[in-house]
Amino acid sequence: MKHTDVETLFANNIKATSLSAKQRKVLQASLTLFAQKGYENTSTLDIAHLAGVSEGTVFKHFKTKDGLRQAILKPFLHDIFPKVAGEFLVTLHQNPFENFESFLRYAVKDRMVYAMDNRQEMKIFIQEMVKNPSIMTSLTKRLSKLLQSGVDSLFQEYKERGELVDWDSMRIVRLASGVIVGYLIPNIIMSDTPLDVDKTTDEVCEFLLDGLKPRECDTTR
Amino acid sequence: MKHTDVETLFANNIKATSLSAKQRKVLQASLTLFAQKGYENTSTLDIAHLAGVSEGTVFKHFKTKDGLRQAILKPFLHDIFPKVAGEFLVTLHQNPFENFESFLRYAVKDRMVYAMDNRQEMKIFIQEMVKNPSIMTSLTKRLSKLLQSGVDSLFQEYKERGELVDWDSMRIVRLASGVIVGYLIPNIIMSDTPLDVDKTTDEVCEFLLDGLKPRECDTTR
Amino acid sequence: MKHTDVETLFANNIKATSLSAKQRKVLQASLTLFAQKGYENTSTLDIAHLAGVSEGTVFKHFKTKDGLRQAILKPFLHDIFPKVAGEFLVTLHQNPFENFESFLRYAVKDRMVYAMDNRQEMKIFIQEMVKNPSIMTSLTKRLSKLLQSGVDSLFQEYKERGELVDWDSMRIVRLASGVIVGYLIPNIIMSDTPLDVDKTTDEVCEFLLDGLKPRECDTTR
Amino acid sequence: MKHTDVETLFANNIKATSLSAKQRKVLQASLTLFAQKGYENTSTLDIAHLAGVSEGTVFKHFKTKDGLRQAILKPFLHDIFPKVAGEFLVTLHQNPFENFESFLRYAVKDRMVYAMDNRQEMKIFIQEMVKNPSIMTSLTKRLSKLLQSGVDSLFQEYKERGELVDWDSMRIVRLASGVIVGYLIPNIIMSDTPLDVDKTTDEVCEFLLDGLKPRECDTTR
DNA sequence: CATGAATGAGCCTTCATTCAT
DNA sequence: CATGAATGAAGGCTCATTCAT
Repeated sequence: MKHTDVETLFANNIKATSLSAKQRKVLQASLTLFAQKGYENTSTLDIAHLAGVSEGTVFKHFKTKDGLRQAILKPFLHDIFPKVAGEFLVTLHQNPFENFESFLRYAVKDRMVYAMDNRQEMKIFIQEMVKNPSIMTSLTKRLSKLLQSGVDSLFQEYKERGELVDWDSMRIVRLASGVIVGYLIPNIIMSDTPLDVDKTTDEVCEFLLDGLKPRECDTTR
Repeated sequence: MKHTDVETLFANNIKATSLSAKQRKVLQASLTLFAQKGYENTSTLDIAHLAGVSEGTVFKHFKTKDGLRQAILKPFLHDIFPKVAGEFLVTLHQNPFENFESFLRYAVKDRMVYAMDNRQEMKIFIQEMVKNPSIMTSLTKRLSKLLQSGVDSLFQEYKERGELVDWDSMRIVRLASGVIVGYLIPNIIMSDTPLDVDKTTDEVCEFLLDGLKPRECDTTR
Repeated sequence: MKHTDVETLFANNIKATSLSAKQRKVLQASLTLFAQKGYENTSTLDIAHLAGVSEGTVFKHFKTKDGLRQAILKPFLHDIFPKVAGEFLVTLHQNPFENFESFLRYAVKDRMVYAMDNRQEMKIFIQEMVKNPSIMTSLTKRLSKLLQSGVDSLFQEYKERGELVDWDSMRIVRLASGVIVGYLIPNIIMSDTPLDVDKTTDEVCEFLLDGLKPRECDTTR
Repeated sequence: MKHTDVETLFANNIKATSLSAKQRKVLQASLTLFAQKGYENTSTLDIAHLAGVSEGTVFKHFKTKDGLRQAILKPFLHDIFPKVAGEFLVTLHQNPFENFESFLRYAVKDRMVYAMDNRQEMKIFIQEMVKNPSIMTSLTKRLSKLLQSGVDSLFQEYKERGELVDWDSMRIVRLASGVIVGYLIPNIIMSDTPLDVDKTTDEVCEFLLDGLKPRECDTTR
């Protein structure tokens, strides 16, 4: 039931493109430094030093510094995020949740843990999105397409059972994501401070559950 | 009832430090370019060109390029944000809202408009926060302190009237902010796409109102 | 009667574009080094050292290393060569030569002296032409157009007087140039060995005079 | 009567030094690229790619990139040019020319064809000579020595028959070469434009024949 | 006080060359 | 023997910063 995390997928992706050990170290070093100091404040010499290789080696495979950035970002956008999203949907479909609450708790915690497990990569992604918003557009489109159908069928049941408000599914996803993101971003960015996942999950869910409750009860109010 | 926007405050701040016309143009150019291309991708020559001054002039007053960044960031942190927050609180206190809903609608819309009005500045701030999280810590602390008391007294009334859940005020602020931020960040970053403020306000509020409704009614459900 | 030499024109051209003293030294250093070691074997640091400036200075005005090459080549192609050609024609027109022989002697010697006076520049030009033949095409076209009319009227007299073969003027120019070039190139390239201008002029002219004699006399032979 | 061309000699020379098939491809690739882009603008990787071998292989036999250049230039200087010159002389000696004119026509055309047939190699040679004039000195000395005796005996007959001016044989060679070179260099360098060998031969010879006619007839003028 | 030429450290990148596999 | 990953020196170029005018 545990989902594959980014690092594993990353490693797979790396193996797939048959990268040498040193090149993998280069990529890892880039990941670390880009997350730590940002892309522009990381010199290729820095990367070489941290990877324990010569500067030439950095360019042997990745051609340019930007190639290095792409090598980090592209698999995220093209492989990892979609794969994780799909996996996530499958997991949700397969798990027999008693009600929307337990479903939500699981989903929220799962995504939170996932995000916190991959802070470094997330941070680079956020940095790049801030600089180059087209990445966000692209990601949003991809994920929307991917989630649309899966989420619809997933929510249908809860909506019918009267546990989930009958809004457009993507609107629900967006709102929920908003709350989670609002909670997480500070923690992702400030890579040092830890996060009490359980407590946060509680807080977020308590809030979301009511916000997403069906409006039938409105009449009683 | 209209709040002072960042630009005006910025201008005031500039006048306060008695900046010459050229220096003001330098600052303005920096603002534009930092927002557009990011701090590291903006050269001092770029700034000089856009400001219509010589390279030397850029350094005459601000000493270093970082000084320029500070000159943009510092007033935000130390003057503008607090001032705006205070002003916002005052406005909220002074306005006689019939109920929590109309209060929320006003607050949400106001902050949304404010954020969208100052996209450029916001974008720089976000960029800098992503790179240097200490800014966020600092800002969070400042705003917390500032809002704590004001928000408490503001929320007290609605809580007593049974219109607002009896959670810690800052938790409420955080959740509400999360939702707003989740909605806005994409729009801030993608400086071109416009935002339908009224529609977004409706969506956000509909959701927030239920999420923040007192839990007493739970028993009846 | 002395024609303006390349260096002077070069200096004028430099003044025209208002180059600082240091930039002029940079250009001079480039000229020397490009001629000495070739463009690709000259580093911008070499140039900076020889010019006694910092490396940054080399790029301040000329933007790129290629800009430096262009700054040397362009005036040749666009200003200096045409100007010199025109000047040369004028000189030839103004001088009252008794016969074709004295005319030829003067012209040959003049061009020889001119070429040897500007060995360095010539060498760079030759190097560049060998690498980038389009320069030659361009130069040929320019000079052809320029010389065509002038040379025609100049040769007309000698042709009528039966001192010069009645070939197409440009063919004559080409043949004469060929002989001169054949003699000179080795001397231009081997920048050390001196050239006995008078002796060479004698040799070249003796040969040319007969080669360019009218063919009427053929019958008598 | 057809002389061996450079490529054949080159191939022989290569076989002589017992080069493997791959090494031969390396040499051939170098030849092509050096001619096309010049020595300094050709990387060893370029060569490896064009030759279809690995980078290591390029260095296996030729040790350094300069070794590759030498491997191309040296045989020219030491073997090919002399051999070709000798062959040429022999050919001239063996052929029974009716008069100087038919001799000259043959010689001029032969050398022209030869040069155009080996444009690529010629181009490299010219490039290298321009950069490193010592090659020219060396070549000139070698050829002078080689041609001196052979040419003398060859010209003797025509001089005695009153068909060739009684100048120093090498002076004649030099002048004739000058004219040919003046005509050919543009065509060698601009590797695309074709050359009308017959027409050019006519033009060149018509001119040379008179230029090199004995001066006895001068008295009649 | 503004200017912009000059600086030089540092950056990204290329490339000839080596060597373990 | 061939391979190609690795090397590191060197190159072209940028840029924040200084300072004489």
